[in-house]
Amino acid sequence: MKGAPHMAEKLTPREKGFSEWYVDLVQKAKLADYSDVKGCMVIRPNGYALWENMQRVLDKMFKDLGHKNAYFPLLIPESYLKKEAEHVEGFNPQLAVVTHAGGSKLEEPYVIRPTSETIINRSFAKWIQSYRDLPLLLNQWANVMRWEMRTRLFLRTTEFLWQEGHTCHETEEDAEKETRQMLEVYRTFAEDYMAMPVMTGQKSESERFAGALRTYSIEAMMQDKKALQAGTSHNLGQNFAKAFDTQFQGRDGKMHHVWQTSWGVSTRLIGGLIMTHSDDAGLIVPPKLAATHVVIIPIFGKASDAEKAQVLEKTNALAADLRKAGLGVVLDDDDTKSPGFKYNEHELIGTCLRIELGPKDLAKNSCVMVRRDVRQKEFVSLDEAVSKAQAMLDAMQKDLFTKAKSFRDSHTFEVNSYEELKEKADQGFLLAHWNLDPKVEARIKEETGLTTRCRPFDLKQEPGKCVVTGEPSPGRIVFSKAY
RNA sequence: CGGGGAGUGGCUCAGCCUGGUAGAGCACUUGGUUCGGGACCAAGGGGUCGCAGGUUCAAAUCCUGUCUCCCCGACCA
Repeated sequence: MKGAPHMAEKLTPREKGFSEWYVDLVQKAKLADYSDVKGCMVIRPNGYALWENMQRVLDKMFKDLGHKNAYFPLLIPESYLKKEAEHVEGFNPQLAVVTHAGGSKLEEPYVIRPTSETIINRSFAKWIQSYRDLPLLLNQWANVMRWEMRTRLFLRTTEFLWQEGHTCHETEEDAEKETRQMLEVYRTFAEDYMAMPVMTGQKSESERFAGALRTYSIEAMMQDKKALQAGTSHNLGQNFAKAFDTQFQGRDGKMHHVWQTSWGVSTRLIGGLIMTHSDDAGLIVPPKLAATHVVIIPIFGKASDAEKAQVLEKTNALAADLRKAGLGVVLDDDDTKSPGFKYNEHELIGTCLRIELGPKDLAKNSCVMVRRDVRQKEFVSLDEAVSKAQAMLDAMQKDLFTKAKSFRDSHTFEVNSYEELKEKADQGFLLAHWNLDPKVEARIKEETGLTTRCRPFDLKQEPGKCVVTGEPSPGRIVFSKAY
């Protein structure tokens, strides 16, 4: 007897409403939940596990390059923020401020950090004396708060988790090298671990971080063809060093301001991961970041008690073997739920690989394996189960990237007129000439909803004519609707 | 912040217009039968109707305020 599908369990299909699909998925896959605090979310164990895996990988990548972790206060004296004029101007509208503490009004309000350049520079100024102290390479895993008008789970919340790298260098060249190097780290992480292809490039003047010389970003394309800025790396020049008097005595015996960088990725990456790979059945997670790689579902059918015992014994042994091989394994032997229910459930929460094992398989010394992304059944000998599972996970990791990349590439266009730009506004990444004028950029945004994402490094910059004004353009920049 | 929609057991929603003892399906608990794509039967448990005021003999229902969420815009990682 088959019951009707439980409509309540199904996600809104992407075609019907991408935003609703996303919200449904985040909640039904138990990644996050709303809280009673405006704009803030609760990251549930399924979601936090993804973040922990991201942290683990990134942390190692940072440390391998010589960065060390540290921790600075959540609260920043308001006066610190005001030291760098552009910085405070940029962040002012988004600040939460603590005015009272310990039962009385504070002499000077504290700002809840929107980012930590200022308070970190206060320490840098104390710690750095000589060029021998450089480079100084720090990273902080922390929460930050930016008051937002409109929030979306993972993509934009008032409080979010991130890492912020902060480095000091002797020369501008060293700082630039670091800025670009960390952007490459982000690209590697996004592509090799998240299986999310990204464009790297420089942000336009209007998209530059408040207080930076230059901002670079990695930009990914979501399944609805909108861009997601997935990470940023800033060359801060000497702006903060001058504001906080962070100086060192150079090889020439004279005092110099340090050259700085900062770079960050946040829990927004989880949103990017979801919107890059997942489907109408639920979450799809690249194996390299999955907490649970395999679910084993024992099937009992009309089996006798003795057969059931045998099935259970086999599934237990298989689970142990898979774990020994380093995989995250769940043995779902709950006999109050039907196999079909479990299939759907694990597709919803994004378990990478499903293994079914029943009496019929036992008789053939085999099992059934199903990859979450392609959902096709494959019969596998139990003797080869572990190696086959690993091979399927490897293939899945590669295929997810390939699929996402071909999606992005097939929705990336060279556009040569303003008409065409308007026409293709919803179709993905549009490579167009622009004369660098922020007013023209603002007009395009106003009229089409398109923003400049970045000037891609791997796109040869050839002069042309601005699609709006016809004036000279140094090269094409990516326009897209964006999160 | 503007426009639109919505808050009623864990979830999806009905009831509200026209005030009068709070409902359904799913989920949950227990027992039994089931089991290769969301099983079935039976018996149970669970809700001060987002919150705060007000009107009234009486408020989920009417009035005022407020909070939150969703969709579409403007601001941002």
